[in-house]
Amino acid sequence: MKKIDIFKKLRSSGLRPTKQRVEIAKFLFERDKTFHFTVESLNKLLEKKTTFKFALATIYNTVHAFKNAGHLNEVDVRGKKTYFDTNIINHHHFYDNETSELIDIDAKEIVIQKIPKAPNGKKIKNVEVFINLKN
Amino acid sequence: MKKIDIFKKLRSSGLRPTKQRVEIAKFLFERDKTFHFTVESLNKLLEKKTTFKFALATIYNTVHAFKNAGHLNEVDVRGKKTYFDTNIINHHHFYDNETSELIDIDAKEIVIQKIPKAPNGKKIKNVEVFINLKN
DNA sequence: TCCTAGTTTATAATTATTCTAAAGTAAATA
DNA sequence: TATTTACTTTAGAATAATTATAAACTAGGA
Repeated sequence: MKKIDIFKKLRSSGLRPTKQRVEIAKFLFERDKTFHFTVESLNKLLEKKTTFKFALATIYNTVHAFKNAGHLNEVDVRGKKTYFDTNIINHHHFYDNETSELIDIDAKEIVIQKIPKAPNGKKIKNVEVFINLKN
Repeated sequence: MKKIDIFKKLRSSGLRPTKQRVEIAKFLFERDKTFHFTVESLNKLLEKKTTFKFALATIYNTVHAFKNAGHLNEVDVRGKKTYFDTNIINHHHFYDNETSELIDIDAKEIVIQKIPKAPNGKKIKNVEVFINLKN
């Protein structure tokens, strides 16, 4: 993804392409594989990667802005920290409890044959499968 | 579940049946349906239900002791608070984001036809399905 | 009954996250 | 281009959930 596309991506979501947002967006979206992170891990990686300095609050703000714009997914993981995923296409996860690591599973790798009806007055928004791993 | 069984349950898990543990165990396990809670909600319910006074730390300690003994399940839910479930049999959940409510789904209600292999050197511990609900 | 290891308790500490309000900046307007 | 304005960033304070601490308490064995 080129810089020009980053600008487009931000503008089309109503986000001003500030220096901080562009830097973070480049870091998150200019990659081939999907990327899983917490705000803390992203912060550390940004510190290493760029000379630019970001307030922690800015990283929170930016990540949430990207999430609200649909550029990031928040992932259900038990625990204190919130995980995000640059893969916004519907998919599932392995979760390795030993390393606290998430691994994407393509939606087509899991086929569910039978599923219950949503309770009264509710609809199914989405189905997430978590495969917990052990050694 | 009778009081005698509560004592047995605690003793057989190596937990001394203290007043606090017995009270909390009675509250959690003497029910027909499974029960979902957070430490905060449990604390509030105990305040109403019993005249007994519990330190918040005791509720944390006790819930974790019960979890470690296998009498409670911790449930993967996104968000700040940790959810627990008195249903320790393998099963799945509806999660209602509007009300932050969990609803059990019997394991047999969901049939998975195809599932990927665990990554290198890892094994599958368990599979959890989350059905997120909307109105 | 006495002793001891395990438990409870109040409080402090920690951790992740959100809030605040002042200073900075993108971009619309004149 | 200069000015204005609304949006952003920032450092630090505030909040919320949870865990740690260390002193007081208690169950159960000697």
